[in-house]
Amino acid sequence: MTFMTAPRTTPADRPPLGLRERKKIKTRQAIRTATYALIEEQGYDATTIEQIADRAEVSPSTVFRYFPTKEDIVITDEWDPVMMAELRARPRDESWADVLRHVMRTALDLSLAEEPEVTRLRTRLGVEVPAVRARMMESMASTGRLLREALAERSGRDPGSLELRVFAMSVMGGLMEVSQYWAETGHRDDIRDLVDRALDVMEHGLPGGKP
Amino acid sequence: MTFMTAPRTTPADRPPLGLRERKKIKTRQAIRTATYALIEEQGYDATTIEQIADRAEVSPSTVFRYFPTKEDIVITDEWDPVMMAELRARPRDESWADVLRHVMRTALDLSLAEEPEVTRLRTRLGVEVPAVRARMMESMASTGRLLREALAERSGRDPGSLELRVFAMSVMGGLMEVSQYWAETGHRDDIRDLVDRALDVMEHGLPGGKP
DNA sequence: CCATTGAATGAAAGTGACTGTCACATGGTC
DNA sequence: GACCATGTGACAGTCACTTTCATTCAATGG
Repeated sequence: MTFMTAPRTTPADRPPLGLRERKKIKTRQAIRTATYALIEEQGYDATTIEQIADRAEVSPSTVFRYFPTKEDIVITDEWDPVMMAELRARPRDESWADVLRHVMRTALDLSLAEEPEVTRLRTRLGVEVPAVRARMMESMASTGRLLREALAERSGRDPGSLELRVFAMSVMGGLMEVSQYWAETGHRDDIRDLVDRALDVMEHGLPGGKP
Repeated sequence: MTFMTAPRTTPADRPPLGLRERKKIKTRQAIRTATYALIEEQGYDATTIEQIADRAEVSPSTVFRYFPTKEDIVITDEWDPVMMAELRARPRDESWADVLRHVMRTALDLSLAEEPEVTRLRTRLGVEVPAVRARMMESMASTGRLLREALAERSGRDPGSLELRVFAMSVMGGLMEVSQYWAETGHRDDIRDLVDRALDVMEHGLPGGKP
């Protein structure tokens, strides 16, 4: 889910990171922080890679070593593995809509708790900047592929079947629209409620009547 | 629907076009033809605007006057108005799935009859070239906006409501996946059958069981 | 503690999409 | 045929992104 923020807390397990690794993490974070700040100050288009590099105190080449495109600096997310784990952990007899409800709620709670402003900035840029929106949709498509793998596992279906693929992408399309709606309405609503309502629509159809 | 081809036949009504207008149409077509040919020969990335301009015998600036981006040369479509008209013409008591089935079938029949190779090339590029896919999704989103307007008219619903927006984008996401699937499987299937199956999934859920 | 090695960085030059400006030419109109 | 509006080409510029290569510095083995 491209509009959520990456977790900042490192799981305390795993061998302690070497100096090299720690530096990389700091650089990565410096680039993102610089980018967010500059965008708040000047807007997305007016912010160049060179400015970002200057403020993050790295060279432009380094920026591109960390992020393949300018849009990626804004939207990169490391949530997919978390969500996939959550997805697999849900009981097998739960309906797909309830599964997604839980997974999305967990992810959103974390994201909003960690960096609420960044989460909002991202969705806003998704509305305002076509290139960012495009990159978000790409990311949505790849999350869709993960989703269909998980759903295939759960249901024993063929993950490559048209039916499952359509289903997964259709769900992702609906969720993408939630993000757009949330930002367009000035983040007034609780996005978790919006997600619930969206999943209701996708599960039961539009409320009140078929045609 | 971004993966269809634009109609070449001009409706015989309307006042006869002046020389200027006719030239514009010819230039536009020359640019697109040159682009398709070059892409077939060399691939998308290897094809530059300068080459396209050369082959179409116009200047690079002119290419950009006709198409805002390189991707647009490939995917530009003039189908939305046609589809909207068709959409509004369908009887009011028809289910939305049947409406879309008819509209999509009409559009696909026309598109495949007019320029079958171009239709296939487009969808293939949608799979192979991320930038093209991104532009297709953008176009899909704007078709989604039109779709929700039409659905709102038909049902008397608020076109701005979250529910309708989610519904429309969810449908578009599913249809986008059909295009991807069709191209990824080498255009072996009849795309109209694929659309039917996709609409079945979106109307009734995945076949055989809920969870 | 030092030497070696491999990864990460920076500097620099290049490519190509896209923008903006301006002079020129060409179709439409009287 | 003269006037006007619109479309076009030439040109210069910006910026994202790539590639190459020399340098630096953390990691590792002795």
